[in-house]
Amino acid sequence: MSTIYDVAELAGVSPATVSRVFNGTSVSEEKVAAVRDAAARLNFTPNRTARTLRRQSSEVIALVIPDIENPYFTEMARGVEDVASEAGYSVVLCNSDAQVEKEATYLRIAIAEHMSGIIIATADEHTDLDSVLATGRPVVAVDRGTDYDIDEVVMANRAAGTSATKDLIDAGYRRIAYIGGPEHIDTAAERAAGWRAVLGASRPELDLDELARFATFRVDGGRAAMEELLALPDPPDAVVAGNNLIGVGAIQVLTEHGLTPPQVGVAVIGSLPFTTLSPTAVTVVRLPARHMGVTAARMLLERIGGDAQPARTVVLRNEIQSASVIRG
Amino acid sequence: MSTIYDVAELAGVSPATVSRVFNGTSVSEEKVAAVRDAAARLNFTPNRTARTLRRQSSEVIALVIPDIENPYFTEMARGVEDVASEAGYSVVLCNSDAQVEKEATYLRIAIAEHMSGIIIATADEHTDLDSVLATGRPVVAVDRGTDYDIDEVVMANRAAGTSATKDLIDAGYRRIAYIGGPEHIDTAAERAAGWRAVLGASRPELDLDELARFATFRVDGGRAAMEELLALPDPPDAVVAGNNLIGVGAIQVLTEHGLTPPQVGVAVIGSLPFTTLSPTAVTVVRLPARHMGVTAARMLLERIGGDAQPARTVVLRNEIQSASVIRG
DNA sequence: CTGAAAGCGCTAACAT
DNA sequence: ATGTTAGCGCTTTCAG
Repeated sequence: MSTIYDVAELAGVSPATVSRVFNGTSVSEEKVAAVRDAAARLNFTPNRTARTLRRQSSEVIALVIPDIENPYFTEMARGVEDVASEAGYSVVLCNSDAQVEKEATYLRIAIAEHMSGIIIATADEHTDLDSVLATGRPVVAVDRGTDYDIDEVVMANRAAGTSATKDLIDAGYRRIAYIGGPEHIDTAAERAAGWRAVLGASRPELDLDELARFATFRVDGGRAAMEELLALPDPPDAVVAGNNLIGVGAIQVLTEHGLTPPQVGVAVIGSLPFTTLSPTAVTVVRLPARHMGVTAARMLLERIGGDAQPARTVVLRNEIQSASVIRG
Repeated sequence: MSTIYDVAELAGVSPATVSRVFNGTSVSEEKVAAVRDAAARLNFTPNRTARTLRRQSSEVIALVIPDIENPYFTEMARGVEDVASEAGYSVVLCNSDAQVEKEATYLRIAIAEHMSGIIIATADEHTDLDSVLATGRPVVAVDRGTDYDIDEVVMANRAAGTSATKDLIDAGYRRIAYIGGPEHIDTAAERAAGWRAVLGASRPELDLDELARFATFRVDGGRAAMEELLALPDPPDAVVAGNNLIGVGAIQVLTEHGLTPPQVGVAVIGSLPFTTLSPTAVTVVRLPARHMGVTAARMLLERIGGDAQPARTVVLRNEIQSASVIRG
C-alpha cells in the first residue's frame, strides 16, 4: 500500500499538499492535478486508520440492535444507512443478540474505534451507557427508552396496544388474549398496558392475567405462548401479538390448529413484511421502522455536528391497517 | 480517554509493560496486578485505532451483502458472526443494496480500515476485486461466484431448481412456470437451468420461454412476475420461485387472486422464515444460509491465519421439504 | 522480565 | 499556497 509520502514524491510536492488535496483545502490547480495523477498511478487509498488516529474521530457510526434477523430492525437499519451514507458516514451494524455482554463489547469497540456516534436499541432497560457517554460521544436510543437523558426515538407503544385491542373488540371478538415481549422491556410493557386498559374497560368480566403471556420477542416465543393459550380451559377467541415475530408464531400455531385467522382474531403490533396471508385476515398496527431509523440518524448527525440542545424524545405515530372482518 | 502512558505512570511501569499486559506476553505477577489495577482505576480502554495503525491489521472482518432486508442474508450473517466473535473478531455488516458503486465504497473502506478479511455476496457477477486482492487480504465469496480464483461457498443451485420442479411434477402439476432473479446473476441462472432441464424433459410440449420470468430478487419482483403469469392466455398451474422473497410475492398475488396454494402449486427455493402458511401448502427447498455463513467465516479465518492452499469451492447441499399434496 | 525509542500514515499548527 | 514538523496511541525491536 502506498502512502501520501509516495504520492508526494511522485507528484513532486510535500505530503501535506497531498493531504490537502484529499481533504479539500486550497491547493493550486496544477498541484491538484499532479497529485491526483500520482495517486491514481500508485493506486493510493488514504489510510483511514491513520487519519482516525490523528483526527480522533471517524466517519462511522455504530448501530447496535438486539436481533439482526428481525425485519423490524433491518428495516430500521435501512433508514439509518440511507441517511448516514448520504452524509458520508458509514454504518457498522452490531448484533447484540439481546445479550448485555455482547452489547457491552460492541460499545467498547465503538469507543476504541473512535466511531463518532451510536444508535442503539438496547438489549436491556438498564443498559450501561456510562462509559460511552463519558467519552462525549452522542448516543441516540431507538425503539426503547434508557435510564439516560439522551435523544430517543420510540413508537407510540401504548397507543399501538390500545388500537390493536380496540380493533379486535370492534370486530366482535370477546376473549382477547395478549402475547407480549419480556415485561422488563418498556416497549413490551407499554403495549401490554394499552391492551389491559382497553380490555379491562370493555370486558370487566375477564381475568386479564389469565389471558396475558410474556414471551421472547421471537417466533418461538409467540408459538409457545399461543399453544399455552389454546390449551386453556376457556381459550381466547382473539389475540394481540406484541411484535411482528410473536405475531408470526401465533398465526403459525393457529393455522396448525385449523384456526386460521379470522376464525380466531389476530392483531399484530408491527408489520409483517413477508407474510403471505390475505390482508383482510389480520389486523396490523404498522410501526414506521424505517422512519425511526431515518429520524434517529438525523438526530445523531446533528449531535455529531455539535448541536447541544436538550435531549429530545420523538414518538412516532403508528397506523392501523384493520382486518375488514366484522364478527357477531 | 486515558492512554497506556497514563496507566504506566499510575502503575509505576513503562508503557511497553502496559502494552504487554494487554497483549498477553510475559510480565511478572506483581506488575500485571499493578497495571490491571491502574487501568481499572482510569477506566482505560486500549485505543484500537492506534493498535491497528501500528499492527497494520485489525480484528474485524467485513461482510458485504446485497440486501440486508432479506432474511436469507441476515441468517447467513448470523452464522458469520457466531464464528467470528468466537474467534475474537467483530464483523461489520455492509449493505451494498445490490449496487456496484456502494459495494465498491465498502470495499474501499474495508481496505482503508485495515480489516483483515472480507466475505462478500457480490452485487454483480463481475464485481471488481482487484484492488482488494492486491492488498493481499483474503476474500471469500458466498452465495455467488466471482471471476476470481478465490474461496467460495455456494448453494447447489441447479439441484435446487431441479428438485423444486420435480416435486411439483410429482404432485401432478403440468404447466409449471418459473420466476427467477436477474439472469446475469449466476445463482439465478443455475436455478432456472434446473427448472428448464426437468420441465423440458418431462413436458416437451411446453413453451418454456413463455413460462419463465426474470425479476428482481425481491417481493415486488415476485409479485409483478406472478401477475404477468396469471394474465397469460393459458396461465400456469404451478410456479417455482427462484428465491424466498420472490416466493413471498408470488404467494401474495396468488392469495389475492383466490388461488391459495396448493390450488396453484408453489415451490420456493430458499426458506420462508416468517410465513404463516400451512407447511403442507408449499414446497420449500431449504438453503442452509446459516451454514453458508459459518463455513465462509471459518475459511476466511483460516486464510487470515496464513493458510495458503489453493482456492476451494464448497457447494452446500440443500434439503427439500415437500408439500404433501398429491394432485391429479 | 523490563525499559527506551522508533515509527505505523496522516493531519494540523506553524512557518515561509 | 505550500512545506516542515510534531504528534495521535500503540507495538515492537533492541538493549540491558
